[in-house]
Amino acid sequence: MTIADVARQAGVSIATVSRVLNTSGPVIPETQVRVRAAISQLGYSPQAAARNLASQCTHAIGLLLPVIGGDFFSLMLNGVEAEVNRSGYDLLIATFQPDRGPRIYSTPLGKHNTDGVIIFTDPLFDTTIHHFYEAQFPIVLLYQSAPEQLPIPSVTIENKDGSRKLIDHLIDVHGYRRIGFLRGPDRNEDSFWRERGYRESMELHGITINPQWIAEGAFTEDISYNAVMHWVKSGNLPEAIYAGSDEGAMGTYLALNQAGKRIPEDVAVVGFDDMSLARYLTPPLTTIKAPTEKVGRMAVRQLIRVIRTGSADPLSLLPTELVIRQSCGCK
Amino acid sequence: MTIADVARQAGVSIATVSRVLNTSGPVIPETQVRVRAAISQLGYSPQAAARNLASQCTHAIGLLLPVIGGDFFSLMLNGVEAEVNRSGYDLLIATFQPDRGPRIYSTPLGKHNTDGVIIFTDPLFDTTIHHFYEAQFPIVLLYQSAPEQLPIPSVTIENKDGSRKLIDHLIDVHGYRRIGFLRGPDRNEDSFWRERGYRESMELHGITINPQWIAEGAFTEDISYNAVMHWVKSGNLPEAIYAGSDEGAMGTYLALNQAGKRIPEDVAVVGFDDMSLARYLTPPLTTIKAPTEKVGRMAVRQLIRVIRTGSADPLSLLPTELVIRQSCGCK
DNA sequence: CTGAAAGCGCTTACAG
DNA sequence: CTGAAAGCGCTTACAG
Repeated sequence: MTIADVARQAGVSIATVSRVLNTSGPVIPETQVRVRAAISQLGYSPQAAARNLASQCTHAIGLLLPVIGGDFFSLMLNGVEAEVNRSGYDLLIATFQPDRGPRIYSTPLGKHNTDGVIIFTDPLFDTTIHHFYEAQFPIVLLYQSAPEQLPIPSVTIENKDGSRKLIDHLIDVHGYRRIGFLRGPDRNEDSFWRERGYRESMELHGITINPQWIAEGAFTEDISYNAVMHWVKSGNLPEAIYAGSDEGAMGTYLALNQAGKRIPEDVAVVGFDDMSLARYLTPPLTTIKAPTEKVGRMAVRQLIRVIRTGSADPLSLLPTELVIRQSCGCK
Repeated sequence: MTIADVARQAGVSIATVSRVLNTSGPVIPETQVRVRAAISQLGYSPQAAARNLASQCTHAIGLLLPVIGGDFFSLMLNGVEAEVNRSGYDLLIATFQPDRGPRIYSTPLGKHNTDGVIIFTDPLFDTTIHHFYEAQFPIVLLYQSAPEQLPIPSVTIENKDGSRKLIDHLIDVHGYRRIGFLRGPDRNEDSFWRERGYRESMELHGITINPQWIAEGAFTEDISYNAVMHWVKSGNLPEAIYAGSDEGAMGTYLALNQAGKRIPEDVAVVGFDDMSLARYLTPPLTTIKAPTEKVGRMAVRQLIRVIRTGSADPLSLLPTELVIRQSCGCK
């Protein structure tokens, strides 16, 4: 079942079939109708491999991921998939496996099977990014900026602005001043900007930040738990804790509960992400809603622009939103 | 940069390069070394489209999904990706869009771009399954059995056995007898077998099930909430509620909290899935841990068997595990 | 508006 | 063990 069968059935050449398939050339309506009829009669569907080989592009977009889970991930994938599909591309997915030995394909995703890839991995993997960039292979970065100022489009969220809203709320509405912050992993850009937002808000309110108020939470439950426990034991628990992420907030809840501290009466807690879990915590978590699905969609749009035109917006910064629940002291 | 460049560099024919690339024919070690050297010097990576066209297979596996989120989804995808990658295939992902108009490709995933697909959608989409089956296109079903006894491999979990463990525990350890069950969506096979397990356990313990104890929860928070609220208002709240799923348990918690009922003192609650959220609920949820990632891996293994040999295990039933926390009354 | 033909970059019998 | 050549199923100038 090939294009030749369709051509025969319709009584035209394969070139004409190809033209109606791709609307890539003039075909009089009458002929078009015959061709379409033949296609649906035969249930014909063009072979991707042959199209790709002949047209010299794969009609596919890659998504390079770390092994992760949760809503965050699903939302982003949903966004990517929807947009890729809408654009008529295929979506290829691979996780980054830095420890695999030498293979025929340097990466599971590359020029050989995709027209471009969206990269969402730790900044440690700069070599991959370089490799792609040097090969002039279209890429878009997620939640991180390009290494060494390379002109690679990047899509992320307004971390700093989100932090500002959070801390402004804690100070303006609730009057807290001793506010702790749990940092994310080293070199993580989300963490960098969230800390910036925290510092800016504090400074603008004339609060001098005590270095003791900043601790390492790594955006994980375990490490955040330890950090808060350390505050508890050393006796300088802040009035409010900005846990850096919702995961961090979970660890914070655990530690405070264990220390017999009530949230928000003894210590207020706020997070970042708005995982679906946030509203089920006791008390429900005040946090920042990140537009994760939109990030996915935007990344695809930017990548397709790069594929088609050679460039796109250097930085897409998607807005975040304050979600007030009860852990900050409201209600 | 093609196989011809490599051949020139190594001073051999392209056939020989192809042979070392695919280990598809005898090549003396000496020649192999020269070819490998040429490949890595040039940084050559074969073009998928050309390979696929020439070899008449795509080296890709498809995963057809509904638009969903959460850990469940991520875990399964992680499993699928790991196994696909390990097997040297590419992974193509698409979500099912039943309402799209007529297009050139009847499905985003099919013979044209994959060697086979894993289908994870509502049973409503039997037509797609039929379509693939009739085209002799390799498929494996996830969490559902084949329509009309078609010999299509299916991978799912031990729902019935999981339910049995849960209800046995409620009865044997805690002595509950009036146990409610929140059904999942109609035609959902997980729900079907979970209900079977519930009924079996009850019967084996000599408990006659009051029809009032069974309500529709749809595995969702909202509907489960309503169902439990209805029990509360009508005054026949069971002693324990098996919410059918963890999502259902969340709705159940909400309803009970709102009705001023304590968990587990007034009403015990158990779920199914062991979402990451389960341990953070107050009280932590007793539930069944489903081997979601393994389901993903197994599906890939079965699909590859079908692709290679034409058949695989008709049914893979992966074991589930009881996770005891406090919502059942333990501790 | 339509067709004949070259070419995309591989794989794979077939010879030797 | 190796090579020359046909062929995979499309797209795309080029003619007409």
